[in-house]
Amino acid sequence: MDLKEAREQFIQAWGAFGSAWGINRSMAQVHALLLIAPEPLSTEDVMEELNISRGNANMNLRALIDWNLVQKVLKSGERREFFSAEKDVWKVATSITKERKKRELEPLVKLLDTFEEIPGASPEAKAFRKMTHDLHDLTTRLDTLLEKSVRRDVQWFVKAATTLLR
Amino acid sequence: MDLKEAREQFIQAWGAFGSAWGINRSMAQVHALLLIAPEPLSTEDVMEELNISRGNANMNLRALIDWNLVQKVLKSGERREFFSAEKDVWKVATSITKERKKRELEPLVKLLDTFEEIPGASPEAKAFRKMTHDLHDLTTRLDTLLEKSVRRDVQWFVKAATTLLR
DNA sequence: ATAAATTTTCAGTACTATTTGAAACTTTCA
DNA sequence: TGAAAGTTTCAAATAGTACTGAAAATTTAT
Repeated sequence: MDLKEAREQFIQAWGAFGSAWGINRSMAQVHALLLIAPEPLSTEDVMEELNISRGNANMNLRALIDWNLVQKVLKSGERREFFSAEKDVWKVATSITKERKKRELEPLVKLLDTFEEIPGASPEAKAFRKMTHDLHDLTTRLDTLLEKSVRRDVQWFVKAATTLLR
Repeated sequence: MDLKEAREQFIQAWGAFGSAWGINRSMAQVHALLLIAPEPLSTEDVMEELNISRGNANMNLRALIDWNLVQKVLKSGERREFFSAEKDVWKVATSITKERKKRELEPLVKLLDTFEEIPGASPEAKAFRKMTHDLHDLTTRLDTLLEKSVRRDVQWFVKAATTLLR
């Protein structure tokens, strides 16, 4: 396999991986392209490499900046903006974890919390309270765990936990 | 908020949560319904409660069985099949982790592995090798971590890790 | 201030994923 | 064995999501 083909495959795979985890394919592909780019790329570069429209490129670059996965880079003498991805994979993991925790986990924990005092003595009510309570407990623990591992740095955490489980 | 409303909200929320993480909405909703059901439900029950077609109900019940999240239950004197969800949330977490690891993480690790020996001395080749290598390392560690925590039981793991990070 | 370069927005279009519903198939029982 | 009850399949329809492209807005340079 040559470099060109490998790059292509990587971009496709990262896109598929992203979309299996609820991240839109183009956003993941733009991210992949920037991850393996030795130098910052312009919007035009992204459009050409991925064959996507200006609107799409722009939207996804902004989204990646929102997620703290990509930064704008100014080149002196250039008017255009260039974009560069964070290359430290542990920082990448931290950013993604942080964002998804905030977007999806926290709202769920909050909702489950409101279910704690649903009244009723029927089997339905009992089963509902038990399940939502247990899920609240699980998601809260997970939330705490992620919060701590994000703070302490994922790299250290994964190493420590892997050791713990040896 | 009364029970009926709360149940409805929970089913919707679990559906939304699932689809944000790449699990189809109906599958997650069927799962939610079974999670809070005090007794096993028939396909008809699921169809009525969620207002979905027979085909859809059948397909998603089978998918949930595939994921080890739901089991068929036979009721004596009944010809129909009934379905019951695993109620232990830690086992639920374990099943989901296992399945997603197998479906998405393992193939990615495998692909990244094939990139290890891409040739070339250009900045592009160097950047590509560096990034795919680092990702291979990260995903392998994650894979190992999940494998171990699945084996050892997620509950114990989360408690231990949370303590470790106190 | 003007105009060129660049970025952003968004209505319409294209694409993908999900769902339906009816036919085919299977199982059970009289 | 026949037929009723129940389950599964899958082509077509629908719904949901993402993308395009051109216009509007913004920025920069003279």
